[in-house]
Amino acid sequence: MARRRPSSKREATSPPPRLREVAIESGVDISTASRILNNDPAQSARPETRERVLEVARRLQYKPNAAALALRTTKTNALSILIPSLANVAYAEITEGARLRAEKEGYVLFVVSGTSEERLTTLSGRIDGVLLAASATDVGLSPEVGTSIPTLLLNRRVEGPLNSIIINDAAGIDMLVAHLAELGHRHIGHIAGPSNTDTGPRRVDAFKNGLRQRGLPVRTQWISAGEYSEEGGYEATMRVLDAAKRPTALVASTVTTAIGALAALRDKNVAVPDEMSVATYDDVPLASFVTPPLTAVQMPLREMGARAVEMLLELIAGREVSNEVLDGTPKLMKRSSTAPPAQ
Amino acid sequence: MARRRPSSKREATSPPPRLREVAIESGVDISTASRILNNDPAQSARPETRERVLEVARRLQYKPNAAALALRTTKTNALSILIPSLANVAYAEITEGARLRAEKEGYVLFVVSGTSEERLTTLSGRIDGVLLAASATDVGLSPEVGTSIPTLLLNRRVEGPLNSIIINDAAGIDMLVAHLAELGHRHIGHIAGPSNTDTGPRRVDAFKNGLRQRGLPVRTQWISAGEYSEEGGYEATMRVLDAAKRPTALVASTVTTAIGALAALRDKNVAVPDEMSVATYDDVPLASFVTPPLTAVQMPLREMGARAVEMLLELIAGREVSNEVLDGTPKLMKRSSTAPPAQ
DNA sequence: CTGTTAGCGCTTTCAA
DNA sequence: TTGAAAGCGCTAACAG
Repeated sequence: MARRRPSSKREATSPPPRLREVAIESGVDISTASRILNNDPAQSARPETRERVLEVARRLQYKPNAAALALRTTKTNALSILIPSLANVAYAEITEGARLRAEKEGYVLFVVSGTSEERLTTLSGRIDGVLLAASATDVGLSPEVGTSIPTLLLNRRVEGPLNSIIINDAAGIDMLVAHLAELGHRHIGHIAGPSNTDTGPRRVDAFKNGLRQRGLPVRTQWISAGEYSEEGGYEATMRVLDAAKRPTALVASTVTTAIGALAALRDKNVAVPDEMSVATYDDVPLASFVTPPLTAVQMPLREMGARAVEMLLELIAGREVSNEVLDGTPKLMKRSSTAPPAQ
Repeated sequence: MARRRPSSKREATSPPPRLREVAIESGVDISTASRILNNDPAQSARPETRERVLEVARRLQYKPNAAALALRTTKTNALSILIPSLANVAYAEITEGARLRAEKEGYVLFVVSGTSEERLTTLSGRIDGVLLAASATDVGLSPEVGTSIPTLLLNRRVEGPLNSIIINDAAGIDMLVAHLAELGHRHIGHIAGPSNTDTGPRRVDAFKNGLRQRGLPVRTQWISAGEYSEEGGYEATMRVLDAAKRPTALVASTVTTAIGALAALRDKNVAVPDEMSVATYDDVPLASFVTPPLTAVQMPLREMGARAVEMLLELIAGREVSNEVLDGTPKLMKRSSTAPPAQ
């Protein structure tokens, strides 16, 4: 149903209607119009006055001026989420969950990439609160962070007063290890994220625990960290493959690193899953389309986004929140990148 | 260099300093302080007064209140880019280019996903201009779009008064066709984007032209459209493979669809590149890590983002701009997904 | 039930 | 070189 705009020249940007216009046009005072439009519960207006104002506002397409509103009420009805890079698909999911929740509450969600925390200061006055998504932990949060604006750390914990929400990475990683162990693997390696992230070491710990709990050997040579990128995964995997003895299975900390791992295995002529199984944390559509399709755990990313917004809104309302570890159960998607080890 | 915040409770959000505080503290009038802080060229201040004000402002960490500024000046120093989905990596690049340019000009760039144009109205008063990235062309832009706020269409053209910037898709597609033709392919198919996008049909046209110019046959059965997703690419490719006669090479309209194509070829036991070459429009790191690594054209995505911001700024300044087709030369990345056709 | 008034924090004439 | 005053568009006491 291709609707076409008329190709006639659109009239020059005309100034949007002000509340004052609406008031005059309806023959009431501006304050009355304001009350009616805002459904002020404390006051009542005569139905007919009410109708008239509402009608005029609709006809004029009145929209309150955001700047004036913000100045007057010190509320912007906007939130923002700071993420290190838009290229990270996991954040796309988280953000989508957050956006939906925010909109339901009448907020716009602005995503800002590049996460240098200086950006935070430029945000002040434009938004009511900010979700600070994980970035390098060795950068440090300046003490001002969270001072000027309600802030919630996302996917990252830091000692101090800042509240946070993280996902239960351990559950996901453990599910992966369990799956591989069940298949009969006893020699499992881990392609980890960088040690200067919050998630990287957390997943490493979970991985080690998973092994120990099942009486499997923990070999540091089989745990190799790299950037959260294909390249990072590739290099980390290469290092594992150079070990004197190779594991028979790998747990990747991210789909991106898993794809790097697959490339490394291909270059080293190691067949997946015949000679090496690969399972990955996080599931995105891409995971099921690479060759071989990747066994993955699907984490409740959207839920995390949604929950983060809820918590942030609490913070904005001045209420206390406690740090949360989101505990939706991960879902294991078994695909052909994992199989029993070769004899 | 792990800086640690003291774990002491951070003092309760204290109200940020106002201009008035700065003025009082420096013993000048608020208007004087304003002029000095803004470097008002029309006025001169005594160096010592100047110093004093500047020093106090620094010490107090004075930041003008964004809402007040916006109300007073009707400028927000914020731009926004509306994109259909954050999961699209191409937009990550475009956005990065735009962000850098915007910041250089003193603007914040907010990305907003979900592109229903209604969102535009909620943006008014919060930003000075908006980059409207491609979405389905059959949705139609309501006549109000661009009326209340300077707007530039990105990667999409539409008849009417709205300005636009697009990339020279044709050049990229043609480069791909040229490469395949050079390898000796005479039977080339195209995994296209949806027909209700601006880019989809544009690339199809470029593809057909490329074939014709080289005297190669254009077979509609070999041109198959699907969503811009792995799944879409997969299905479209399946349709081509069901044709009575198969091509020997495929041009994919996007890395995502190319990956879907690779999966389809694998499932149909068609070896790449031995039995089928695959080349794709757009290059992202992922392209070189899949198996086999994808031959791709790298388009000047960041440049497009940057240029788009420049144009938008012109629009905001009230100047006219003409529609642009960004013409940075694409770069062909030859990788192992393409090879001469089998005899 | 509705109007008057003050003021959010800032810039910008206009005077001094 | 600086201060006084007005006002951006809106909401929220406070009167009436």
